[in-house]
Amino acid sequence: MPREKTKAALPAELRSRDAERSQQAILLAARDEFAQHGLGGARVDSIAQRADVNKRLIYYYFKSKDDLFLAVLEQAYADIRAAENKLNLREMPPAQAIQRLTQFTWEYYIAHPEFLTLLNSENLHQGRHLAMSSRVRDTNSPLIQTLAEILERGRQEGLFRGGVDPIQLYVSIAGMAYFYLSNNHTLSAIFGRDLMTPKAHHERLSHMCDVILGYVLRS
Amino acid sequence: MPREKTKAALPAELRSRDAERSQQAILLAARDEFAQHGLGGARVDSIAQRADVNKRLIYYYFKSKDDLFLAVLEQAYADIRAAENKLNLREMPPAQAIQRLTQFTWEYYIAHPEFLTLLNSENLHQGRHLAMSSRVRDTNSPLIQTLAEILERGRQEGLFRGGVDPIQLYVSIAGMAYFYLSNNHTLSAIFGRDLMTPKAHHERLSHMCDVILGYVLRS
Amino acid sequence: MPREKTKAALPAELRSRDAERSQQAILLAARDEFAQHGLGGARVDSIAQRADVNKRLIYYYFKSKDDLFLAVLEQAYADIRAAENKLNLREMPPAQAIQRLTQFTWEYYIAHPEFLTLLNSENLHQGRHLAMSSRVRDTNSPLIQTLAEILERGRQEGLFRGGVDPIQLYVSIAGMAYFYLSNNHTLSAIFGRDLMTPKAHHERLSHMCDVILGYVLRS
Amino acid sequence: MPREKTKAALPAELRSRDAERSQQAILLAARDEFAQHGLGGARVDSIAQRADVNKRLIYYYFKSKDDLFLAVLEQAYADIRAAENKLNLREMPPAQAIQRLTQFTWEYYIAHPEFLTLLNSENLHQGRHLAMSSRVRDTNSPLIQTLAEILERGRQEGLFRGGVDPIQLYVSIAGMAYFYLSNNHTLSAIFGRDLMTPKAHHERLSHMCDVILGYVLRS
DNA sequence: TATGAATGAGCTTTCATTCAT
DNA sequence: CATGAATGAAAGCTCATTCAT
Repeated sequence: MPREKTKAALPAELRSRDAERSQQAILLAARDEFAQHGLGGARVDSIAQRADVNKRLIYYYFKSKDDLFLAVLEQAYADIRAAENKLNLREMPPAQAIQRLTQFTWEYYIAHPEFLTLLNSENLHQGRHLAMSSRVRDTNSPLIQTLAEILERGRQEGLFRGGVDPIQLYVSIAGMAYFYLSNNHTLSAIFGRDLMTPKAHHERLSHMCDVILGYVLRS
Repeated sequence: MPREKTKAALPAELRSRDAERSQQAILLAARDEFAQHGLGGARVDSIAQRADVNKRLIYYYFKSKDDLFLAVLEQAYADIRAAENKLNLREMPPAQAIQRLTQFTWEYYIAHPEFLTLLNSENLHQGRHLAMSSRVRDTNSPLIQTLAEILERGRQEGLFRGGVDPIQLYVSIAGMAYFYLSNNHTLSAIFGRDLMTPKAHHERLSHMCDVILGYVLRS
Repeated sequence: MPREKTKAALPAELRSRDAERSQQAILLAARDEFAQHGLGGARVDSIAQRADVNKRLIYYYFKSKDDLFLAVLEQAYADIRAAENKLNLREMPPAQAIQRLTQFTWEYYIAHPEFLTLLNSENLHQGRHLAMSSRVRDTNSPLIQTLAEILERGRQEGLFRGGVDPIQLYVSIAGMAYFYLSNNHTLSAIFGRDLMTPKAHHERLSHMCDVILGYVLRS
Repeated sequence: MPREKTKAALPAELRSRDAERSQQAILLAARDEFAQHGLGGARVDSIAQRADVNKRLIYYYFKSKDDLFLAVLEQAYADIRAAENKLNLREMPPAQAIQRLTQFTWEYYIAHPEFLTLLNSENLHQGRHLAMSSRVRDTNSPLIQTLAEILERGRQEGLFRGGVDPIQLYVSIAGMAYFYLSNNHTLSAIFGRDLMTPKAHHERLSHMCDVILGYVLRS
């Protein structure tokens, strides 16, 4: 009896999950394809092959390549925000919280290079897709809110300097990590130094912490 | 004799000036097209139209779209290096030199958004083009060399902390500026704040100087 | 017992009424879709949406898009023939009957623009569908028969000229109305005159009556 | 020496005519394809094959399928207007001119069935293409102008009735011919009579002349 | 009777690139 | 130095239709 028939024998509630499974498969395949080739360079055929679904199904669930890209982008943001939420920064002493956020950002970017490439693509397209997404806008305030609280707490405890804009700080942390990793190819070419060895990674994180803490800590 | 032939009859030095002019026009048009749409999204037809030359001519001077992209990229790097050289950082007091470099980087990125997009594209393509260019690799050591000297001078004067890696520092300065500007579309969407007003620009530069100087200066 | 199953438990005559309702809904939706976009341009998806039924149901009741088109066409012919039958032309004086038929044809075409478009489509496809329908062929002789009788009656009364072919006459009446209305878009574009105002409509009908009666009436 | 090279040996002014030749070939092929299958049913591949050119070339010269359709339509109108102009109706006695126009219209439609199908398609699409063409609008007034003069001349000579709108008359002539020919498939199916025999054609023209002249001639 | 999931074939269109002079 | 004509390959997307329950 052929293995493929098993699916047909599953009870309805399992069968009906096929739809979701297909959608998930498409989403994951698309994420990888977009990450590797950017929005323009990605091929819908390729995504279909990766996801092992009929190409037509992609258009059945997602209306177009652009809509699919947006879905991937939204998922990527949802993922990183979820990971950030698990950090429980509020429950840490201020300095440790800042360091933890820095380290987390660095390590998340390393573990999820596709996130960087997706951002890269989206910015090449001037944030066209994200601008149409309400889902993303909503999930981001919490982090900035948390960061603001930490900064305020640190200030009250006499540890941190005052007047630090949490958005500026977050952008600086992200920027130092993002630029190093996202532009590692051009930087490597220019400086003739391999930036992606474990040692180099460790040095970068160390430098970032020095810079960020050197800034927020009262001197 | 038909009027159109006149041009061919011009002395060689004038004709070759035409040639150079065409090449320059193509290069500029390509820069703008690549900056607006990225490598993948750029259209050779569009470049020809912008440069007001026949499409075939592009292939005559530059071998392919990729080669053209590399030429544009090399030019962009040459431009920024030339501008950096004009700063005469060596002749400034250390702290001022660091601040000047930070300010310059910020302002150059703002004045040359195409540089960011070009870098963006090149990194999306994993530095494929730059890897083939010897021209770029050579022009960058001087800046890092200068930065190293400044840091050393500052340390000797007792102003700066020791052990600062000039490459790390440069990457941090560039990263803080690059991320803010290159990702301004996504950041704006996420934070619901217009990052491109003059006031916002001024605040960002101010923040960057605080962070960078807060780091290098001995506390 | 789940609530959704209730429908299945209904007595047969109620269930089948649902079935008929679905079929009718499909037929009406298809008529509108075909009228608006022609056979080739009509979308089965669109029909399903208009009819608010599952697309699969369309294939359940009608075998294919073409079969559905034929069903719509047959219905359209049945409708106009039924309306013609209600005219009771036989009971009118000959000249009045001819005028009434002219007026009716004109007004029916105006009230049922979809009929024109359906004919249009069918003829673009060389009458392929109608050729397979016995139902249509049968319902048309009566009108021509009636028209023949009227013409003969008029001739006997000394009012009408002799030798008028009822089919030729009917085709002329229909043609004068059909061309004006069906081609109104191109005619409007060409003549730069809006042919669809009430005034224009009235003038056209008046012209048609003049032509037709001017022809049949003995001079 | 291979035959294909001959083309390359032609002088430039002949070579350069290739472009026009290709465009003409595409136009003719498109006319036939559109006539046979309508706008929606026509296949660009098929047109390329008929014209014996690369499909890409179609998009090189005409921007899109729709633009190509418009070009075909404009050509078709230009052709019939040119033929009408050759009739020299102005130089005939009024009654003969009307009869000649009727006969010409009938015979032109028979000789150019593609004209009818093109009109048919365009009207199915609500005159969308023609509405964008200034070229067509301009070429049509002359005919109506001529017709108006003929009617006026006939009236002054005491032959024709007064108050005849030339546009109405033209639409009636065209309509009687168009409907019979364009809808011959459905009419044949309905009446069970072959309308396309030479005898039937002759009878139809005879009937049309009777109707039209019966209308314009003073009784 | 009714339906959500899935598909193969084929469509129009795009694009970097070459031909031929 | 310069160009108009031409193309092969492949892209995104559409559509009528069937599968499996």
